Amino acid sequence: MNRREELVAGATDYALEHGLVGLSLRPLAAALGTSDRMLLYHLGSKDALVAAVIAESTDRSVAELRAQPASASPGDAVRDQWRLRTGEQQTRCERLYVEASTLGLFGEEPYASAVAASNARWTAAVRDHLAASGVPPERVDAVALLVDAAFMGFELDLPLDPDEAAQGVEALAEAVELLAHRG
Amino acid sequence: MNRREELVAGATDYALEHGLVGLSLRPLAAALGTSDRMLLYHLGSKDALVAAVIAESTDRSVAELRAQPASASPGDAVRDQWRLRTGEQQTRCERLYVEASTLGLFGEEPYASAVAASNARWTAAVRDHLAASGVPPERVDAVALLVDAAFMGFELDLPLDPDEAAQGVEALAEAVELLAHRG
DNA sequence: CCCCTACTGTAGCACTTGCTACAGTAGGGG
DNA sequence: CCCCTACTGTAGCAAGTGCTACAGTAGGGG
Repeated sequence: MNRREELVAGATDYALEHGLVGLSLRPLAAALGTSDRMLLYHLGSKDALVAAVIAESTDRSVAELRAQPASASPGDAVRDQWRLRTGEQQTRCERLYVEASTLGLFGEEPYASAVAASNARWTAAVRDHLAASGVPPERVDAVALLVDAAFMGFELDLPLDPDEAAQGVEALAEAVELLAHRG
Repeated sequence: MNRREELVAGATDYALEHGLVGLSLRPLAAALGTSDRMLLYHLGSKDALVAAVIAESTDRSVAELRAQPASASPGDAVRDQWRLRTGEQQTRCERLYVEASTLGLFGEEPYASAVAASNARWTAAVRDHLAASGVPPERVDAVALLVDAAFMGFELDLPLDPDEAAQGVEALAEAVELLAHRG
């Protein structure tokens, strides 16, 4: 693990803790025991740093989801995925993704590209887990889209009202169960 | 319409166009043909301005949704709401809400409070439209949560792949139909 | 030993941010 | 006319931004 990778790992920890929106080099560098000068030397630019952080965060969350065993039913897959996502690491990675997504909303780089790459890998992992949990192949794409989008919304609702979010998740689980077994 | 209201209306137009994340007083004031000095005089602070803009944007989108007639079925309500939301004004209001929500993710004011207030009014409007379109009263809360959360996610996916988003919406419509008519 | 490469620290630049102190100015009521 | 209130323009402050020029320094290969 060379210096660059160390810095990216540390920067990712920091961004997961403090958010991506107000991220600036000097406080980050101070927390890492180095200087902005060093971050720029090893990473090239703040944009490159941010892109690397988003990729690293995606690596972590995708790895955790792929380590998840298949669930007993499509509905349980939703519940299990939500349980995973409300775990500390996933919550943070998800928040960071939402932040990146927002920052990329108007096409601004490096956010837009990093988000597109991240999204592709994450959605694939979600789809694979749903497929392994009994969602039929011809419906798994649409269901994965729905599940992923809904989770994103619940994530944003979570700070407002956790009970409401849980209620929404249960509705989603039932809906997925119905969709999977339909006709 | 006094000067303050004029400025808020103009600032809302500007924020809907250029986003909320990088919003800063000087460019905004220039676009409005005034100065940062004036914005601060009439609004008090940037935070107050931002809160007013979020409220104003919410006013507009809620009014538009409430003007929507009831749909023929719960599934059609989803499709009709999505059609509305992919309209220009709703898309922009929704993006602004997502931005505000993201900025408030870590509890930062004035975003967190403004988002909570905005969310309550918007969710109520969604619930009323679903109820009027045939979702039974005992399920309308959960369904509204699901619909709103999923739309939020689709909104974020939209710039990545519009076809995928549409596919997800159709899955959501079918799911809502099944949920509404279940047992 | 010497040089060359890889790395790091210091200081600073040009710019933007929200906000404020100060000095007006226009217009209506007395 | 005079004053008072409501408003506006100019200039500037202190802080923070990403980034860079310059000057080292440490360590290995020749």
